[in-house]
Amino acid sequence: MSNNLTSRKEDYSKWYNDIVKKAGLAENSEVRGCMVIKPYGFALWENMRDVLDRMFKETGHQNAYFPLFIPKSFLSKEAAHVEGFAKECAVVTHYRLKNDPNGGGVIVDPEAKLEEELIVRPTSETIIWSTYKNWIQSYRDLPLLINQWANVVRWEMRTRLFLRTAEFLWQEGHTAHATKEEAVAETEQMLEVYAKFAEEYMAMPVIRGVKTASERFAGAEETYCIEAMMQDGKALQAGTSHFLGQNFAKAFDVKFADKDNKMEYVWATSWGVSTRLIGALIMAHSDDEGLVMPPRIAPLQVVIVPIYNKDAEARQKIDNTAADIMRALRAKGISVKFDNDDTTRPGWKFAEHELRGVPVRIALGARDLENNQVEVARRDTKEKASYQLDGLTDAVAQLLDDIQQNLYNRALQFRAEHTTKVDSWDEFVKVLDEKGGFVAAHWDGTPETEEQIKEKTKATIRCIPLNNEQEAGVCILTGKPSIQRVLFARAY
RNA sequence: CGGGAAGUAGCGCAGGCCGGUAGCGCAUCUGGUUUGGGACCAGGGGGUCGCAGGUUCGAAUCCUGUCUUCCCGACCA
Repeated sequence: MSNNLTSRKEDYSKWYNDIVKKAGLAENSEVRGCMVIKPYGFALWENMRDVLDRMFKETGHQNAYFPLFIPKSFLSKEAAHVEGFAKECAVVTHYRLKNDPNGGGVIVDPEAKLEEELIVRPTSETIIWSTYKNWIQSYRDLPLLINQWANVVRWEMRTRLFLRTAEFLWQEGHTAHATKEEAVAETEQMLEVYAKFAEEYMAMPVIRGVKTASERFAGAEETYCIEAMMQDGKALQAGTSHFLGQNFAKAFDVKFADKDNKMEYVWATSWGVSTRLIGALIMAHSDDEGLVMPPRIAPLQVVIVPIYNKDAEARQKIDNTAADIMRALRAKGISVKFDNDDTTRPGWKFAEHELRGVPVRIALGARDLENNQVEVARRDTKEKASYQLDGLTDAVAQLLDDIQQNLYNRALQFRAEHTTKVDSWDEFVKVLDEKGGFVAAHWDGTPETEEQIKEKTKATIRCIPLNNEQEAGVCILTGKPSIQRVLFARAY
């Protein structure tokens, strides 16, 4: 059996690219740095989106939509913010084309220059806060809890499908609060929503933490994050939630009258996850045979593959049984497809659905039906077993739960095995080079040391875990005193 | 944006030094036989060789430019 997939061991990057393309998730487009998300990949995104959207609404948020274009002057109102994004912005300078008088197709009409250039949003804080100014007058208007699903553009120099593309899809929540405490609570609540989504739906354990000052979002007071570990031992930031303090309120003059009729600046948060989660999902679970989808987020949970022979009567019986199974599974809310395409043979279908990561495969042929059973294969372990038709629906539902749990446990164990406490510089470098993963080490708390460690090892501080154990020690680089270990890793 | 590699049929590649009517495998189409881990036989179709210039009687091949992708650096969700 050969699926022409590069193995993880051989070349991890190539394996990742092969999976994305061959499983039909996405492909590179004609536009530099941009991808086409194909139907299977988009179905996955839709599932993620639907679950998250429900979670946002359960926590009191509403969706809205703000413009793709941001006047250039808006971006410069918050100093740290513009500093952070200026280097990767696409800029609209003209609004019209015309025929090239020299006959070379169309050219930008030099007469149609915009008075003020428009920035294609790299994130929407500025346009949103300039709007919120008009929406907020009194404490009665607070909290303002808005989310938007949108595309954003960051002109990246080096791109990788899903992990880093010039344009990507995401959601960005933007909230305004009367007090600092409330805004911090919102930031933490949304981080927990992300963590829950990653762990319970994507079966991907994450570390909840806060970023150091140098890794902080441009314009934030504090950036909270969830960090996941990929199978090559590299870390991946899977979601962020920012406490923005009053920075944007001050930059855009967003004040409210409190109960004592005093004018106060509002407190803000923003939080987002993107199609990058798809990259995380792939690298957390998939194997050399292809994708492995966690059942709770899989576009397709069960596929039924018929094994026909020449006997037309048996064929009819297979079709009938498959229809019965499908009806019963669907009644339980399980997505299922009967792959009765007559142009490919069973072996082809097995390999194809493994490549696409369908969690459960049910095969049925004449031989099974004689015994009132089907063959059930699970994608995570590749185990096959015969199941009685009687009680099959419940058994499959149970199996999907088992797979979900097994994927989580497997990833959790991998992370545990690849998290190392280190107390010396030599050991630090050695672990990073030979083992990878998270390295828990003491750091003196200064950006200078952090920067030096990054230069020497390419490892960054992924986060300071929430509720981190306080433990006196000395910095692995400088030997200065430290109060706690932080998590280092090489990262995507 | 610097250093390296590559772009030839839907996919994977050969041909290129040494210029002379574009080839292989898979896929696809037709017919038939098949179906429990990527079936077999026979016949057929499909390419302005990434794009634009140049050299030449003649360019996939030589030259120049340009675009895109991949790998390695600087930057980032």
